[in-house]
Amino acid sequence: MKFRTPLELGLLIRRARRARGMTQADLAGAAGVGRQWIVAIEAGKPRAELGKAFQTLAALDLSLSIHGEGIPEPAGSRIRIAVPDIEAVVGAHEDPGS
Amino acid sequence: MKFRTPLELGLLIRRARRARGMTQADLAGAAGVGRQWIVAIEAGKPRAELGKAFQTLAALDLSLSIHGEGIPEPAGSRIRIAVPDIEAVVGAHEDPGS
DNA sequence: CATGGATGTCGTCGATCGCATACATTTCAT
DNA sequence: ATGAAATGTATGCGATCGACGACATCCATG
Repeated sequence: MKFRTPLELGLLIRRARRARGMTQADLAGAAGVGRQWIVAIEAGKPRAELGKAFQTLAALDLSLSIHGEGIPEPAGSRIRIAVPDIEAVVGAHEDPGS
Repeated sequence: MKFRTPLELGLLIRRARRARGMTQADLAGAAGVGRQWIVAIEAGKPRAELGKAFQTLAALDLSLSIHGEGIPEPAGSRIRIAVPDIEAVVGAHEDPGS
């Protein structure tokens, strides 16, 4: 899932936290930050500390990747092959009867 | 390319910047931060501002993605298929003559 | 309605930020 | 070797951070 802003990061952290059934206090403890910091990051605070963000992602077992010009791809890398969205394909061929 | 720490992020930013032939001052200007901040982030400063990091990645046209439990994959997503590392395969069959 | 949990907000405090500027050092082409 | 550009470092400044504790909501449940 791509993202470009602190707010998007915050929303993703929140989704991952809830998917694990953790409260903000749980995550704060696991990441070694204050609960208030979790509130802030989930709200998209742009001036939050980078390091704590990494700690939080690690506590959620989330992994980050970056790509673009000048960023090395690992040797023996992978090709990405598009997979059709079955729902969309079926939908496009369904009877128009609503 | 995966990364998990501020230092790794810094090194990746530096590689991308150099790949574009930009100086620290160039990047600082493009990202709207002080040159000093670029020096710090490239050195892996953990307490740098999250927002400026995003600005910097945007200025370098780098994109971030996150992956893990609870993170939605886009519909019609892609399978990643391993591609053999040709060099390694050839190397494994070469004459032992060093 | 009463209770408890989860979440958001406020104020205080010491610590750190990031910018500007100036200077030191390294790198690189000539 | 020499000079200029690029990069790293030091200082001073106002501004902001994040932890902590205390409240205020909101919501589900009995």
